[in-house]
Amino acid sequence: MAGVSIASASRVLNGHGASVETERRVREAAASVGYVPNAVARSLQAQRTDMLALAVEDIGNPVYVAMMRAIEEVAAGAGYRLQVHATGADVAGEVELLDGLARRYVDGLVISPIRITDAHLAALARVPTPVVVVGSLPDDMPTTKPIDNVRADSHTGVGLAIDHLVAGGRRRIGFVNGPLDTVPGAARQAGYLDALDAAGLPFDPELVEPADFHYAAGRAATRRLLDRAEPDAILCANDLIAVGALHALLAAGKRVGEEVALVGMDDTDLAEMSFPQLSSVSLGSAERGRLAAELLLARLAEPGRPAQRVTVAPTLVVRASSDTAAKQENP
Amino acid sequence: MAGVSIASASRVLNGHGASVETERRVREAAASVGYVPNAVARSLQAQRTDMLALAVEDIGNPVYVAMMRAIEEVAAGAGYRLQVHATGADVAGEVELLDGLARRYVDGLVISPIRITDAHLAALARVPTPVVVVGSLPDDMPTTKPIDNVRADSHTGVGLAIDHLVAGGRRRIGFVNGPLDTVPGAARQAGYLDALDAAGLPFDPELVEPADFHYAAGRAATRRLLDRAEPDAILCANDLIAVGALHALLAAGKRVGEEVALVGMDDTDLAEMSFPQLSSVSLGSAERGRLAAELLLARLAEPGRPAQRVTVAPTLVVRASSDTAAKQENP
DNA sequence: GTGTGAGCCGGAAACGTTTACAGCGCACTG
DNA sequence: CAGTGCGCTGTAAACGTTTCCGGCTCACAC
Repeated sequence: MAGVSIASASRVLNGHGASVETERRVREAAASVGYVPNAVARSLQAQRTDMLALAVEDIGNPVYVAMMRAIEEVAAGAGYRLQVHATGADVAGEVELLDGLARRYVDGLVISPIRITDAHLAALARVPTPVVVVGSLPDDMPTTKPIDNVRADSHTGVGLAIDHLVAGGRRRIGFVNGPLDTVPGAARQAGYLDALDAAGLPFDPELVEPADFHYAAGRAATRRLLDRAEPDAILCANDLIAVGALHALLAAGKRVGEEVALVGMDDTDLAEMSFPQLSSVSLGSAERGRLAAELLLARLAEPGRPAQRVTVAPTLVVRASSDTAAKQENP
Repeated sequence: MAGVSIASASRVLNGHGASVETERRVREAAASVGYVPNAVARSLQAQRTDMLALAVEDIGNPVYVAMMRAIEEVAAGAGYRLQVHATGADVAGEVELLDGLARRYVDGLVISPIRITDAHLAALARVPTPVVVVGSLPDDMPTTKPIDNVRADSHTGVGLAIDHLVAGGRRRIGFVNGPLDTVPGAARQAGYLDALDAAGLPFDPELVEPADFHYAAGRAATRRLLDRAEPDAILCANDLIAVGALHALLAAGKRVGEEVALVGMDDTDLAEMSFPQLSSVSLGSAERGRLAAELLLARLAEPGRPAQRVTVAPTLVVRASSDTAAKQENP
């Protein structure tokens, strides 16, 4: 240290007012010795870490990648760093993570659990740090602790897809869903049933086949579906499943987009990159990430604000895999 | 606090030996008041944060996603958390990040810069924290500061692809590369030239077309290539470009795998999911991530160890887009 | 000449831990 | 019974900052 108190040094380094002479001496000393302030000590004193966390099942899933990218962008823009956790959809692990927030190593968390259990709700109720949940929280959340919530609207999204297919003349619409005990799986199943009903189509259990939310499972499930039924369209609960379905259909010699229309969900990069290009219902993953991050920052800025619940509207992106108009023009 | 000194409390909570009576009282008090140790204070005292960082150009790029996933896995397994940074390939930003490590908010960094400049090397030389670089560091690194380095072998990888294509009877092998001023772009260009040479094929500048490492650029570049030449095979510098090329080829009415063979690089999930499935040279992105994380942990454990340089061997994964045997069997 | 306020400064406390050190009691040994 | 050593405990320092508070100097106004 060269000639001045610690307090003064701190003041000039944070621009809190010092005489020009003091400022010069501190800056010179700092530069000569290569001083860099210690972030951990600063965090301890400031009671904030300038870090956010994201917890999702699989940080390699395109949906979560899109979400993560959006979150990282708004976090970095606001001077926060982002920490990622792959939970593997393990409930105990997710609860442990939530309880771990009490250690205060991050300022806030965005979590997108694929299942939301009572254990999750209990952990959320006692969490000392802002958390925003991406995915549907029950309506009767205890209002004591405000938990912000951003949702996709799978139900409406499935409706968009079914309406589009029906408008294209499709009547036997298959559905390859993810596990029914997951939040998105359950919502999409309900959406499928309701949309069929609204369109006046009968529900045929032969036409629905469960899978996991992955490529291989989607491919296998579609193969099973084709073995026992003749759908003229297939809706898939996500794009990975849809690409699997695409392969199964092509392998079975089906002309996709003509004989069988195909629609995925999430509108990931995959949809544009597959061939034929895949129609897909965008549930706004990037948008949800962006909103989640913004809600988190807003709560950090104003802890007392009322809990927000925002849901992003789905949109249908029509491409060749279900583009009936193109089919009619170019048979 | 219930009846015992802070030191004793710390000791029982860390299992450092205390009488059963003290232990009972501390645990009871902790449970009753819901005590959770503060990670920041612990970090300040321990001089470690139990956190690693990963910095890549774009955390959405499938190559980096695979890398990140592997790193997160080994980090989490060793009790470390992972922080991610999207650098946008901005040199100033990357240097700033490196210099920021002096703030000690992470214990170590894995960085994969797409270009490695003198500014990078200078920053690496003064960095106070372990860093492992994924990508090729120059051979004459100053040995004072040991920087671990894991590399792909693009040069050999390109050779594998060319040899495979030549073995399949291809003679006019196009090449859609990424920017030549990037580390991978330069290496792949050199590999292409050397492999042609080794195979006794002439170099025809008409057959090579630069692009960016992305889908749309790959598609556009391939279109340009097809407009002026008639390749019987195309090698692409990564899978995103290759999928773009695939679309351009299909749109031009080419039978991919027969008329024109197509090979990508990186062997991302995309390769398996495109149709026809894409042959691709695996450069081991997940493996490189895993190794990088392990090197980092090893250096954290033993800071003085000599700098390691490991390179992972490429492998060629042949699929339908270049499977000449299949073509000959099923003309 | 005295009082007042502004500007700057240093001392010290605080953030929440871990750990070196010394002291204490006790059992065991010779 | 004295000596030795062990197991446990509390005190206090340390990690590296920021900030509160009181004191000093100085200019200015009355």
